[in-house]
Amino acid sequence: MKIFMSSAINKIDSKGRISIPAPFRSVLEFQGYPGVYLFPSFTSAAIDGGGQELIDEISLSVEKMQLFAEETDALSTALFSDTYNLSYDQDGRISLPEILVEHASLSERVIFVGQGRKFQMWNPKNFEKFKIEAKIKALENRNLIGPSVIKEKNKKDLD
Amino acid sequence: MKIFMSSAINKIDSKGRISIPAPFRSVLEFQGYPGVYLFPSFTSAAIDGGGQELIDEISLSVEKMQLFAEETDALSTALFSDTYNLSYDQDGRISLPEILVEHASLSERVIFVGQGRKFQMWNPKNFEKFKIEAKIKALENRNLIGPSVIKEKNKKDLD
DNA sequence: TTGACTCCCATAATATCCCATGATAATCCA
DNA sequence: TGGATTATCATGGGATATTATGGGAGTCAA
Repeated sequence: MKIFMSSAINKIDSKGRISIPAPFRSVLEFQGYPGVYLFPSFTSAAIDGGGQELIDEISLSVEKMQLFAEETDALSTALFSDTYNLSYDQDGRISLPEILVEHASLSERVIFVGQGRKFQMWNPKNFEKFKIEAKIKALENRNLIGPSVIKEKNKKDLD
Repeated sequence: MKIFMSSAINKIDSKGRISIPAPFRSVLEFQGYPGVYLFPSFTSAAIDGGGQELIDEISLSVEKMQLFAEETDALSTALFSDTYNLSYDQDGRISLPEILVEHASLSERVIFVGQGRKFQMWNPKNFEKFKIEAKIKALENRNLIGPSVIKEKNKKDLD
């Protein structure tokens, strides 16, 4: 299983294009096709991204729902109306839809953050704040993860 | 698996024509033919649209219900009497039946909204309200969706 | 003829393709 | 091992293709 990991900062150029980091591209292509699915994060000022597997997982949960029900329309609108399927060019670049740029308050520099099955794109400035809080939460919840994942010694690093 | 996603605003021109967004056309053509099925939404002031697969799914579910003849007639009438099969021209445009325009209160600008198996066409003014509520509902129903899309709240927050 | 519709072309804006460059990382070989 | 060569990558920019949309001309029916 290939997953998204590590971080990288790339730039949006004057035409609105940005390179997907090469290691992420290799995960995406492993999932079947040279493109990416992007949508606004439900909980953060960030863009969520993933490949075919992520979208299949989402589609599957909606397909089980009734076709003509108000809740189905609402849920599938929330999930799909701002989701973009962008295939990147041979240089690995996509051009970001304006609505996603706004949602994540992106300017020139964008940080790609691997999160396993998906990744996120942040304004680096906002991500720094988020990262500090995330580490604190991770420590508080480390018992939910495998015991050997986050060790006591890391706590010292944050002090 | 190709599905309808993203949103796009297009205009109805002076002749009553409107372009189907190119990404939607590519889904429709993938399903077999360069045309679209449109019918009034059961629950909203919007037009529901889809391709061959959507119509097949609807027909199939009617057949499976094994209703009495009168009930089948009633249901089929409700489902299909206002359904239009429109093939678009080489520029990807259709002209909308008046009854659908009225049902969705369309004027010049129309927003196409991807919803996975189908899409909807809205007056952008009306859609904004619907979308905001849809996102709220989605958060309330986050347990229905794949875990990597809408995250569980932290355990602490639930206490 | 009139109105509704279709086919075709024009155009402007945008997105994509393709090549070039510089930087960094990986490889190779004496 | 260390220095040179080669790959890979992000990014800039010109050329080309796609897209939405306006409008002219032709077709058909009433």
